[in-house]
Amino acid sequence: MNITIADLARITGLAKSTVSGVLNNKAGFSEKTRAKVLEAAEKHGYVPNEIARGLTSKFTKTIGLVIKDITNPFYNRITKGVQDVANEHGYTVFLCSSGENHMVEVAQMNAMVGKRVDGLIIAPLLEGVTFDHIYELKRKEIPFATLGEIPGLTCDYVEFDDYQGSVQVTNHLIEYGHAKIGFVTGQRTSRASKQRFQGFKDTLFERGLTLSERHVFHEAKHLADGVDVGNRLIAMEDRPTALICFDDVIAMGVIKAFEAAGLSIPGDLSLIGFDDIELMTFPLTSVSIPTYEAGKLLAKILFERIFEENVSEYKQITLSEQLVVRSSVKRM
Amino acid sequence: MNITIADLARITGLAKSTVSGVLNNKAGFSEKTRAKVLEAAEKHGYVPNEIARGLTSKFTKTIGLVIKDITNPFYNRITKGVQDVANEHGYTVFLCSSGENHMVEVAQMNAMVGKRVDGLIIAPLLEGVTFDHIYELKRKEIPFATLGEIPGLTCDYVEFDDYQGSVQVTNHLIEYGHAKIGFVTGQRTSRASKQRFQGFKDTLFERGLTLSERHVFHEAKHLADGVDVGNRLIAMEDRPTALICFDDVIAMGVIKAFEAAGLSIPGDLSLIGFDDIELMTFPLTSVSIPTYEAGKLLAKILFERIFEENVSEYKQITLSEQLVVRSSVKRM
DNA sequence: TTGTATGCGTTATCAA
DNA sequence: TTGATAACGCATACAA
Repeated sequence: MNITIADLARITGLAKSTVSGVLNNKAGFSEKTRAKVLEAAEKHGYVPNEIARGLTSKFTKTIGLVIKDITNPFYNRITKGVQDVANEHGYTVFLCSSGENHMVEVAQMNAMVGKRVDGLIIAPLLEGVTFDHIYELKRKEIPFATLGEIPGLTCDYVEFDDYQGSVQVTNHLIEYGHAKIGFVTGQRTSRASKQRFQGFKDTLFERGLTLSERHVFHEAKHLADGVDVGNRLIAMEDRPTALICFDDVIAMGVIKAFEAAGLSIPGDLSLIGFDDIELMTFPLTSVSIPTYEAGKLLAKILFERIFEENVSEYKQITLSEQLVVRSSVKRM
Repeated sequence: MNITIADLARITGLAKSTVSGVLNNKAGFSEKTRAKVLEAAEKHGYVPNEIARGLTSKFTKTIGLVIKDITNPFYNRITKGVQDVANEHGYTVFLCSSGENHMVEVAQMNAMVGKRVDGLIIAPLLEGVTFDHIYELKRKEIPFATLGEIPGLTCDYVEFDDYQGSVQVTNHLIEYGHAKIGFVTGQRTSRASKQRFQGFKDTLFERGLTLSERHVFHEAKHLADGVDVGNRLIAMEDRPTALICFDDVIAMGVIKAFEAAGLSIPGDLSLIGFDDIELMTFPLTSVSIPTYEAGKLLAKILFERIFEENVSEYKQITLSEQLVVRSSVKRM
């Protein structure tokens, strides 16, 4: 297996503490000793056991990141932001994907706590679930930051203004002359979905428009659900003139269905998504969300809390979303 | 901070070993003691310190995964495959993205070794680099599996038949009547890119076709590079009739450039990519690569080696790639 | 059925 | 300048 400090001590004929001291660049060792230790370490490929080190030093140089779905570009970008900041600090990231399952989220969070990560970043399910596992985190004084506000808890978090993003989108459609607008919601446990839907309904109401329940499609999870929605729309007699999708991935599914059926967007349906993902050739009007920045921000806030002993104010940051107009919406 | 077994022993008035025994479900404790321990553990939110446990038990229940780029769907799928299998075994995954930088790859691999992961899965740079860090892994008898064969090393690996995939693609274009075919290579350190390019050139030669150096574009990394290639093609007088891109992301860039210029694919250029990514609305002919299966396979092979004491044969698996014909190639 | 002692690999404290 | 020893939190072997 791996060579240890004790092995090195035996090899060099020095004491463990001496070897340790040299390896950690402490002052007060002769050049001769220093060289002897370094040479032996190099020769035998010594790699310090971080896990034993973590036992004493109180820092494991590891943070945990719990997201919902690693294959979604949204969480991809957040992950990259977190990773980049973590690497700057010489930290490694435990990545877990909950698959939008509360039980899994709790289990994975506990696994990270068991591994004594120095801190945690969590993108938790936010609707229709309990938050005991997160309250517990605060009780244990484990540094953490969340994507989205946790009800009943004062903690560091970063959130997106999904309500406002949705209001922009809806107004945009109305200004383009749309009156019959449909909506595809995301997971029931997603607050983003809830707020986008609410912003949509509120704006319709303010503008004096009505929403037909038949034009609302619920709980789309994957691209395939988007395809399904698209096909149902194609078969529908009283089709809406425009559709807002919970995210770009769902919108992609709708696009695929329409293209397969030989229909056109925006000719036969105007379409808007959320996330403004880069991997999109279709000129989809969408809402840009600063996911990468959010990831970096979450990590920065977390590291501040890990390193600063003084319990400063909790950071609670709302990032705005920005409508990006392309050509998937027709003027009526 | 976190509560320990010693704390629990003090609270219950029992010995550490008793508490430990009950917590680990060992037989031979009275119901009364058992209940007392469990209750106290529950009440104080005891989570075993896996890192201390790992010091004795020789298993950290952690594996490391080093990939090249987390935002690329290719590595996304591999990561998901690895994660799924790891979770089945109750393992957590350290995820590192090397950003296609050899120094970073070495550093991150060493960090994982330092954290004493039970095993490693690596998607290393395979061309124009040294493999000392991987040889070292074998010398230390740390279980690992790689994506792609490591020169000069007998180890577990899974690879894709990129050469054959490229031959399929090239033949497809030739059968559709294309004679002037361009190619966009990926990173210089990518063996997949090298083999795809080689398969392409060999097939051209066999079919008696020639390759113009002006139609080869080198080292495309991101979507933006694809856009760049697209724009250069648009400005080119003697444009190839077809273009093979290292991967779908690059192809997306080319598509974006052509659409922005009001040109059509396949009208003005036939296009083929690799990876067959799901998040694609454009009907791009591409090569399907079983990335998710490869991730699962790599993890399965790794766990076999972690758990089996007997040094069995090394597994060396080549997965084939499959051309998926859509409508981005014009019949000439 | 429960308690004591020891070791895992490292760092820190103190003594030599 | 170097060495011996304790401590971190847990598991295990052994003793009571």
